[in-house]
Amino acid sequence: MILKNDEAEIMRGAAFTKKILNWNRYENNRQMPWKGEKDPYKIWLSEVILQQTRVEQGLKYYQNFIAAYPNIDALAAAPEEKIFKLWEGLGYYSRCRNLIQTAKFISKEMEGVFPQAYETILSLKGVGSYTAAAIASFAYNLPYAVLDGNVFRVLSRIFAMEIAIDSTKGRKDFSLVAQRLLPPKKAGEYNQAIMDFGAVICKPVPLCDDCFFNKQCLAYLSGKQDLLPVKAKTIRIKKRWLNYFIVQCNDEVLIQQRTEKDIWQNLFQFVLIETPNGLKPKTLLPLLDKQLGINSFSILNEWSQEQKLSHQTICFHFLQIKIEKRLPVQNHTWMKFSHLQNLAFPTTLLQAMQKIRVGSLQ
DNA sequence: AAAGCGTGGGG
DNA sequence: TCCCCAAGCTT
Repeated sequence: MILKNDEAEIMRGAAFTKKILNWNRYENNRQMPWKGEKDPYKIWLSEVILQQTRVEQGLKYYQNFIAAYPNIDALAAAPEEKIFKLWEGLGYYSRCRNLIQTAKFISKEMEGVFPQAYETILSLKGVGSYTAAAIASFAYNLPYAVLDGNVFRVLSRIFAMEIAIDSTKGRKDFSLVAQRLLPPKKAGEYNQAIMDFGAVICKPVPLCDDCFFNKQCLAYLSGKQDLLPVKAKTIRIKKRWLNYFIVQCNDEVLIQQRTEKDIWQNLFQFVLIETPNGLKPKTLLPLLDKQLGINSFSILNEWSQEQKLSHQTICFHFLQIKIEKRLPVQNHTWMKFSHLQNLAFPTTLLQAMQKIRVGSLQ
């Protein structure tokens, strides 16, 4: 094992590093707008957007953000509502909250100058070990190895590392190996290369026939490439039942902002009654009266749909209702439909809006 | 330290 | 359809 400083493993590591740099220089065709970028602000932004997110999905968001906020002071000065609107649909909204917090911190406390030391970068909200290493190596060529899903996959195969990547020991081992392989003077170049290699060749379903390292890859040599990397945990998918009442009166609708530490924190929504299981509409309507005092209305539209998330399946029930009197409702605000486009909503609620708009035109 | 956090694409 | 996964981080 490379962890024991075994001679063969050290040689294998050195050969890999050399070959991957060569592959990157002459054969890697992967292009992304932030590649070769030296502005730490843009690198930071791209890295945060790409956390647990596919390049194809994040690309448009990156372009929109750069166009709207070309530097960190611009981002820090922007109304939070607008920033969330730009983030809408990208998911993991804590990233957006942390983005805002960090932008303001750097703009106000550090005179708009992005920190240049790894430890300081790491201390920023929303920046963990991966993102700190990426920024440090790409912007300043500091010798910190990135460890992301690509690198876990590549290293687990090259060295047939069977320890679970989602265990504490596993992360530690992989981190050590990754750092050992990094050529200190070519940190940025190498980090980019190994991630591209993982994205282009050593993919979840790997293209071993096309791989420059298949004669030395321990997983391939033993036919275990499809079994690596190993994960220990299996996630349990829970169910939730969200009953949304789209309560409208003339050209206005009742909305509220989600403030709890829960999914979609900071985003907006319609009147919500969450139930511990799926309820029939007949049992739902009394709740609407009891909890919010809404009891006189006509039903315009009603439907159900599901949204599958990583950790839960959400069963939505929508009820679009119209009331004649614009009564105040606790913790909710009446808002014109035309203003909703300025607020960030969860994707499924956007779909619901689209649906009732189409419906109203018929 | 395990659990929670979104969305979309691919096998 | 279902499960995995995607440039992870926070509490």
